[in-house]
Amino acid sequence: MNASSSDLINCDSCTIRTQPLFRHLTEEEIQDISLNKITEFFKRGSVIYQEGNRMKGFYCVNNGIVKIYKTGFDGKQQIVRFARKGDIIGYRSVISNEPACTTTEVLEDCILCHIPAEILLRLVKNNGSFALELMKLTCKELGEANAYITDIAQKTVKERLAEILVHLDDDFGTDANGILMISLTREELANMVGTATESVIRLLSEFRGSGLIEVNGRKIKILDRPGLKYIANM
Amino acid sequence: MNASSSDLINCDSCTIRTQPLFRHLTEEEIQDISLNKITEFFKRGSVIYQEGNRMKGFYCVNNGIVKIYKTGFDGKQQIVRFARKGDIIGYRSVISNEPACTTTEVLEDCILCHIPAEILLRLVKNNGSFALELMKLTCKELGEANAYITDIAQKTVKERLAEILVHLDDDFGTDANGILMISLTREELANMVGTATESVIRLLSEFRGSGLIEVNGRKIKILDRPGLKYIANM
DNA sequence: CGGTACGTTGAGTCATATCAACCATAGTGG
DNA sequence: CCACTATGGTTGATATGACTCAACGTACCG
Repeated sequence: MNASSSDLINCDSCTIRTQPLFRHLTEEEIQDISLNKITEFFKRGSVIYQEGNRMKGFYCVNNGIVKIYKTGFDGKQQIVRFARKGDIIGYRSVISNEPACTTTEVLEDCILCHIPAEILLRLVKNNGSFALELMKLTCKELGEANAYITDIAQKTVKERLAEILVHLDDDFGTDANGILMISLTREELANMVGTATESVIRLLSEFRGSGLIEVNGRKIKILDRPGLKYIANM
Repeated sequence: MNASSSDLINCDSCTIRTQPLFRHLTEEEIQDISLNKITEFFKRGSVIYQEGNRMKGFYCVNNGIVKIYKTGFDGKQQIVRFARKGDIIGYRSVISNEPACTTTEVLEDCILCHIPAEILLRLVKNNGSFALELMKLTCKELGEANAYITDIAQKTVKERLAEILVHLDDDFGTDANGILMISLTREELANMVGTATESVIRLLSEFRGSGLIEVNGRKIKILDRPGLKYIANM
């Protein structure tokens, strides 16, 4: 299902290297990663790791989109975030040395680089700037998680769905036709909002009726972003 | 309302120093904190910092209990966690250099030590072990937040209330009479569960009727912990 | 003594989940 | 090529969990 090769992608010339997290790495540290990483291909639907797995490293997303979710009591997925080019996943479990508490599944065919746990721990310990950037990342995620808790606890399903459409617009943008550049099933939308699939369908068609969006299968076009923000109380 | 004094509490002899986060600090680093920290007293109801505040440092809880919440659209509080002896608060905003995204309010009279932002950033940069421990802490919080999201999104109010009673038991324990050692109003319980005050009242009395708990004002005694865990699907 | 904050209970309403039926599409195998 | 199956999407009917509103009780406090 996936082939691995160290030299398919070279960290030295990888654009992700210029992002805040990796910007402060020394030439030596980049080489260390480049030599020890494993690059893998994953197709849509592949599970990269699951709740309960012991992680031997973390992944850097070179391409594609993955969804990260927790499985609830009755097996229902709760999507907590997505990761795309430049994001890293699975680092939480490496740092806290606990089993993974989320499952990661490919939404759009991916190229991932697997980097051994020891390297991450070494970087945190030896490169203060890297440690600080990684902490910033975690703190940002934590802030978003807290905001999400408040939203789910206090907003209605309609408000939350409107908000999530706006967030998807922020995070993934639109193509030349104004179509959101992430393709989700109704069920996946429901698993983000924390509601039933049928409710999402009904609300999407309500939004369509109000001229807020245009829907064509999984293609969603946002017509009235301010209107959505208004509904979402943003 | 609060007096400050650097020498009321000396970090050198503070028991919190033995906890994972501060254990790896050098003598010199401890002195640095001890000389630059400010110890303050806060009474129940005091607000320590609010959403939107720029933080000039973080706090170490020496004594007492504080609640940390976000304010929703309609002003309703969503409690995201508590902090008590040995916990640190406000560090998230210092690290990410963003305004605070939560408000912190005293539940039980507190002694807090305020430590300047520069010291925290210096420690993260220069002491790898400290950076790692702080990251572990953040990752743990993040894991809990994700679990909370899933719970709120998927469980009923009854299940969530039962779960929160179990968590309060875990985190704060009980006194000699089996009473939970944290005193919360019905409204505060509702603000944790994400529901209306009336719903909490009705469910508490239902739990009492089923012999799961004993209630006397704000004093809650857990009689059947397994029963609560069963209800909570834990 | 009145005021304020908290707690309790009942009744009515509404948002949302659940259940069920049905359609569209695409891939599969005989 | 045609049933066959699986998956996802849609719609309607129904049930119900939980919120809201309102009234009232209780306790504490200056």
